[in-house]
Amino acid sequence: MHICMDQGSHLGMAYRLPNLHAVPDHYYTTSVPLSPLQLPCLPKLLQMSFDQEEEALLISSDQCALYPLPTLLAFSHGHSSSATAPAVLGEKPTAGYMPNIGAEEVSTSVTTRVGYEGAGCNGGYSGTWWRGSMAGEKGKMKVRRKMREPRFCFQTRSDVDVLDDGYKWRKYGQKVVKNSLHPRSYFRCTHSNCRVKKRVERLSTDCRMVITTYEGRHTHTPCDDTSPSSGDHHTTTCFSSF
DNA sequence: CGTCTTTGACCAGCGC
DNA sequence: GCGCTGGTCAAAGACG
Repeated sequence: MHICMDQGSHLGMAYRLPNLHAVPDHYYTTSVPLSPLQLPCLPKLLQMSFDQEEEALLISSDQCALYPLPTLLAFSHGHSSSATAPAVLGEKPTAGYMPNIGAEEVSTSVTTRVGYEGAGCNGGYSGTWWRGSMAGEKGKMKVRRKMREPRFCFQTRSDVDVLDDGYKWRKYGQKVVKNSLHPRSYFRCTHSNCRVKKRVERLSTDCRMVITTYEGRHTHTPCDDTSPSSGDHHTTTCFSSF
């Protein structure tokens, strides 16, 4: 699946990037802004990757409102009939919450051609998935064997590093990465038997842009992570409504 | 006291 | 094989 929503993606523009393999594609398009959560900025969905295959979904916009990724998938699943729902023009995926999307749900067999042309998409981010994505393009770099969990990467403009996505995370590492002025933080879902991880880092070229990469699938709902005393009820409500 | 963050060390993948 | 780099571990400290 290769989807690129350029400037004005909220206007319903969606087009397919060149694909080297003849495989079914999924198309998403948003006609108007979705209901934002409390996250501070519209995320730019940079890439989805599954197993050793890569999927690209690029969404860029200058709008400064947040569209939760789960919304895209929930709407695509037919959870909304309003005009705000993104239409699925291709095959119909069956994913629910964003971090839960899995290979068997939306994956197709493709080779990556990621269009790092939009603002921020080429902002110096050089994570592992990026290297993996380059494998398909240059045919030299090998896909890392460790990349087996479904990944979901998006970009937001925010002053805070950790965006509240409804799940509870524990930080287990921080690393200064090459070609980045800002350290990358590593988080793990605190829910037992849930091995979802996420990485958070800021663009070196724009310190306000936060790149969040989810890896794996949650085995629970966000509600399971939110204790009555410490949880963000607004967040829980928003995510549960999808 | 339990939980979480910090941070240096260690390990594995990858390119040369 | 070696060095670089990213990802993870785990001990120590901070905090409520």
